[in-house]
Amino acid sequence: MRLHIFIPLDNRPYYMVNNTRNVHTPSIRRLTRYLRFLRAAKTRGVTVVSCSRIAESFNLSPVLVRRDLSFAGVLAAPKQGYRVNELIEDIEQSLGWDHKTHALLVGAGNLGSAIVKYNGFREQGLNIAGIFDSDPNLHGTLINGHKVFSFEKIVEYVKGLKSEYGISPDVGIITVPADSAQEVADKLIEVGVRAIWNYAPARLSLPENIVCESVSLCESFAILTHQLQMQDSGATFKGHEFEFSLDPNSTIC
Amino acid sequence: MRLHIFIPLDNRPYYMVNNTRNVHTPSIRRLTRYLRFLRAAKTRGVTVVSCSRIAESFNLSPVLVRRDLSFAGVLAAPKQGYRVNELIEDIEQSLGWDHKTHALLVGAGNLGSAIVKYNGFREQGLNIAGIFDSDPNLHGTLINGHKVFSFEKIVEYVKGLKSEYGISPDVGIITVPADSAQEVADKLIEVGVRAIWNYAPARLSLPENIVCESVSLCESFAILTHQLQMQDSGATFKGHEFEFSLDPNSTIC
DNA sequence: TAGATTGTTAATCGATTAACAATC
DNA sequence: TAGATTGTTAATCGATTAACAATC
Repeated sequence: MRLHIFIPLDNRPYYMVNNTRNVHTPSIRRLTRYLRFLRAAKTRGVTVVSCSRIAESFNLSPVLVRRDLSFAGVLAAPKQGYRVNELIEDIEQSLGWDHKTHALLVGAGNLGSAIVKYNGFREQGLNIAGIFDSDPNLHGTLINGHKVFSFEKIVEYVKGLKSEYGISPDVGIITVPADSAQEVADKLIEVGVRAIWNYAPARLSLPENIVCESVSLCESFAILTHQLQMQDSGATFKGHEFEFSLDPNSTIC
Repeated sequence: MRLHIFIPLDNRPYYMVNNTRNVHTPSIRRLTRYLRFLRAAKTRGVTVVSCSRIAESFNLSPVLVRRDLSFAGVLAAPKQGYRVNELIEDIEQSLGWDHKTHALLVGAGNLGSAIVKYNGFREQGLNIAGIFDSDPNLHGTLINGHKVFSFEKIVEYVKGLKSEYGISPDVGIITVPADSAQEVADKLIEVGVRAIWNYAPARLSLPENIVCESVSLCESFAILTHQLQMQDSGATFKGHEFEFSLDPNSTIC
């Protein structure tokens, strides 16, 4: 069934937000954590769980968990808690983890190898459909059972994938150095991926319709060092009282 | 000079926020990108740059860039743009990248190796002061010139670091599987690190005073697949008009 | 002075929390 | 019914943007 509905955006009812699955990023991040928790609970034989229990184990407010779950499309839950099995399925579905996601990985260095070897991704539906590198020394070597191919042959390889297996990869994973990232991205889009998962510390210019998610380890490192910096500096926070050092040349007083 | 100042938090003046360096996370992430841009500009011989120029290259609003820079403590900039050299130094300082950060890395697999080998981190001040793994086959092997040691010998190793080189590592990097992450974290805290950089998909319980920054590749993957999901689903957004598919069993109408 | 720029306050937008109604 | 729970609206908190003043 397919509907066209016209609603004033500013006064959109709650369930509509649900139905359009307009989930925001912080919610998605948390949903993956709930999923991990729920899968562990399932193996322990737990069949029903309350949002307070989930919230507790992540130091979150129960309301936030409820909201996240409702964003994920978990409606009509019984009033004595959520059923673990259903919840797992609903979250998986809302994340797009209920079906295979075929990906091409370019850059067979340590980072690329780590991604290929990590079983966690496979459990979330990631299928590495091809690995490529420009280094001839790597061509033909195996990573977790997958052969590494020449990056130059990617077009032809993907044609083969489509004709022989009916697979057209949706995701391109970039684990090459920053200076070749754009070039790789362009080629990946050329062979038809709709999304780029970028591990290179580079800003990519991509067509509007291409989804891009970047993992920036440097940004993460910055958050870490900045927090250490905060601890080191005299700046302390006690109620309303500040204690801090001033540069002697400072004009602020 | 060291001051104690008492200010009502709700009505804190702008420059005070500056001085306490209470920078928020999104700002820090962006500052690393500005830094990359500025370093590249510097090598091209650019000496002065306006915030609009920076903003433009990242598709951000110039005001946001100005605010970020002001958070980073860049005050008293001339009115014809920021001086590139000063700006780089100020950002590096505000991120804590103006001095060495000594780290112990536990888990010498592909991910750990990728971190050790990536020169980008070294440029931001990261010094790998020791690599450890529980796998005896790895003991004594070299990663980028660093020897891998037995995890069991970490206490003794760190003692040696302190006595011989006067180095006490502040950061512990965890690149082990999820099920041993907590154990590794406990040991790292025991040997005196003040911050944990966690790459394992596990929630760690840590003392309050320990800084923790987690890199969750699964969360990133979820954001990617969810966005693909959004594209796939019939849900489209045209002005105020929705088009979406309804489950035939749905009670919503 | 005009133009280009920075810096600050106020307004908006987005995400989380508080309060409470509804249900089993 | 009382207790435990979910689901929703309103309020708060945080981050970004708009508007504008100030400066070279």
